Amino acid sequence: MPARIITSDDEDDLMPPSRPSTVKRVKDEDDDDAPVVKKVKKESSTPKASPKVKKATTTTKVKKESTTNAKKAPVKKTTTTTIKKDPVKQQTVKKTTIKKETVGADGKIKKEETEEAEDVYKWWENDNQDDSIKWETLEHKGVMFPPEYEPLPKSVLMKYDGTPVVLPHAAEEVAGFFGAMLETDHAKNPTFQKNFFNDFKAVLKESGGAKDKDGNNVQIKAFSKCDFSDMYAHFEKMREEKKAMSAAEKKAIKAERDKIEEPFKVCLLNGRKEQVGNFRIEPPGLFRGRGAHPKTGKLKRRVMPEQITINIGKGVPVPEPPAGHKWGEVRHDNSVAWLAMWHENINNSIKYVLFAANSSLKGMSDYKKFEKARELKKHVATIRKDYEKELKSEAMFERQRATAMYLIDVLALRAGGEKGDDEADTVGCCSLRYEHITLSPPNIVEFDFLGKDSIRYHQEVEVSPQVFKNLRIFKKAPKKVGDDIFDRLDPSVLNKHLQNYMPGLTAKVFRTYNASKTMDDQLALIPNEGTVAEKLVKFNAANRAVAILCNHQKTVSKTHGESVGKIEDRINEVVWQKWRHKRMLLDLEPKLLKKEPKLFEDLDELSKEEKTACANRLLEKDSERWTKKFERDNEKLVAEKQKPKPKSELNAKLKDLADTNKQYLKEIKSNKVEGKGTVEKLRAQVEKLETRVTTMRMQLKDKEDNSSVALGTSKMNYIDPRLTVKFSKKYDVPIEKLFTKTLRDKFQWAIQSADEDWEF
DNA sequence: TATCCGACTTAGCAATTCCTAA
DNA sequence: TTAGGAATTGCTAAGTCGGATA
Repeated sequence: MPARIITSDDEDDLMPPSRPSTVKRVKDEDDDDAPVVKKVKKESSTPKASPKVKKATTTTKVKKESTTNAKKAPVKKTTTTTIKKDPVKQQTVKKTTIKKETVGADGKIKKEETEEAEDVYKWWENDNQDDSIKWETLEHKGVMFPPEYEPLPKSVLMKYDGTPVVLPHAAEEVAGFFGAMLETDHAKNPTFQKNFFNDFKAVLKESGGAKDKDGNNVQIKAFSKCDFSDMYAHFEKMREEKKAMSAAEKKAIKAERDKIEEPFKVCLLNGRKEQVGNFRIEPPGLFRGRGAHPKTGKLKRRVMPEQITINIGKGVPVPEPPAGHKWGEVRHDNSVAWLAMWHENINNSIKYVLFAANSSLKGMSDYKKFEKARELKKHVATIRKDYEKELKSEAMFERQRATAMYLIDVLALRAGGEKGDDEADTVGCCSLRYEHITLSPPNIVEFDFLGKDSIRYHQEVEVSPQVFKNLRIFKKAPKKVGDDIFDRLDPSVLNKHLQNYMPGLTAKVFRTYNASKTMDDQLALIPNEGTVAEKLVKFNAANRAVAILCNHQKTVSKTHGESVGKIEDRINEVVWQKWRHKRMLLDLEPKLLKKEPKLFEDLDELSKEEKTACANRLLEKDSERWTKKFERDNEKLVAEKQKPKPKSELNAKLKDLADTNKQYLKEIKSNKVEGKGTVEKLRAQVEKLETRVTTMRMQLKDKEDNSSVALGTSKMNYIDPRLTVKFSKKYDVPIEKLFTKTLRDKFQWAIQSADEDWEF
């Protein structure tokens, strides 16, 4: 098809392009009085159709600084270092033993001796550029298989149409997979049920079919007649039992497990010990596809050694397959970084056993990824200039390419490859369809689509007039629902174009670059002052700006609404106390109402019903507390062979509480509270209560804002870790507060190589 | 040129562990 | 001391992208 030429008719309302950095996001209809903000700030609304409640906003959750940590602070370290030569690379490695003395919370000195940093290979101090060869020598112990299926107790049976049925072990295992998930959303999803049931029936047929207690065949025909509740109850019971085990028992089990796993955890890469990531073969189960995945619920079959390809160095012992089995294949391919692989049966995709995140190979590729993003800094101005120009190109293809570039650069959209009918319908930039964008003149674009993992991307964005105009052209009839917006474009075309600017440049680099750049800009705004806790809050706010840019979300926890409700109750209780104090003030000095009307304008903040609820909650809570205390005290007295306190003592206290409650209810009804103390004291108390309400409301907002934003993904994959290390050093915030243990291991290279002067 | 496949990164949810407040 | 909620880790699904294949 020849490139479509854009006619002058299309150009009638051409306007000068605006810089991408001036693109603004606008808010959803539910809070349209909020300020319009720049690029990093965006809102996503609660989807009505989706079962998940997702929301993204921009405030910070205040994390309280731990005081016990401060007590632990004095640490005495003794470090012994032995230097030896690495046999393969002649690289100097250090074996460091760190002896630590820490003062615990109990005031006792604890001695720990950890062999941190054993055989540290500082690959980042070498210039190791070759990517095509991943290793010289590789030794490992293979993979760990999940345990064999253990049949359920004979008493635990699935019921069909009310009759308990005996299933062959293979079928019972599959039924059990479903039974264990009975109370999850998956098990309630019709597609999941249908796929599970088809595969279950197939296994049942293969393995001999279901029988009743007399050995007669039972035809399993309808899912709706299957009852897995006994199985579910059985698994619940097992879980409870496991939970109820003593700490010693749990520890013993863990120790045994660790012992079995130990050989698989590490391997020798070029003679150095490195950690293996997922050495466990995935156990069989039901495929938990995300979103509306057509295959969700299908049986993921047990992986046999015969399906597994082992990749290992030449001339080293090949790990033994389980007794009676053979490996599918043994390879010696040093151009790849996997130790084992197999094809899974759901999508026939390949699963790999790879190195752990803290390994040198993963570290190097991470390092290269961020260096590539930094390299983009040098080219981004040219690229932007070019696509701004091409937004007005006469060639349809170029215009589409430029528009897509704009969206990838400004909104941090993913490339968006084609997907098949046997996958969930999700899109990225190049695969956006007609129905995913709505245009509102003069230049507001509403994006509403499901992205990776079926996470909803819902934004109203103010784009440059030229981009708006282009999108309108790309949506022009005969285009209709279901058609691609960028019909001339796909990621490979786009990426090929990007290679012209810089080798290795692809759409995904823009996400890394813009995420790190945003973080860098946000961190630069933080003043170097305040406590560690305050600086942490600001760091997290910067992190959140990045997470929002990348649309990283998490499902709102099931208990979120409940815990918000509890906080709201507590806020109301403080507001009610504030009301009482103000009423007392008026009781002592009625003229204040006229003199300081502002002070009393919030007197009706709570309705009578709300105040009554507060008073009653207080009564309930106090009664419960006193009753519990009474019981506990008496138990103690009995244990000490003393006479317990008489019940009348408790009853007297409960009566006191009830009387106070009556008094409160009277106050609420009459709108009058008897003044006690002095006006000055009351004023001070009111002020204190005001600040408390403000703080609590702020914390609540933080909780709400954070409830659906996932900070971890950007910290782990998009923000150059050297930015975090730089922040740590410059602002004197311990790195332990910014990176978890796992991230510190993963980003060892950054921690050791960046300082406060490092620049992204 | 389109499609598929292989290799690897990115991602959210589930399970486990840790911490805090009562 | 313990329960419950937050933080962290583990698991594996779902992307990107380059190169092979049809």
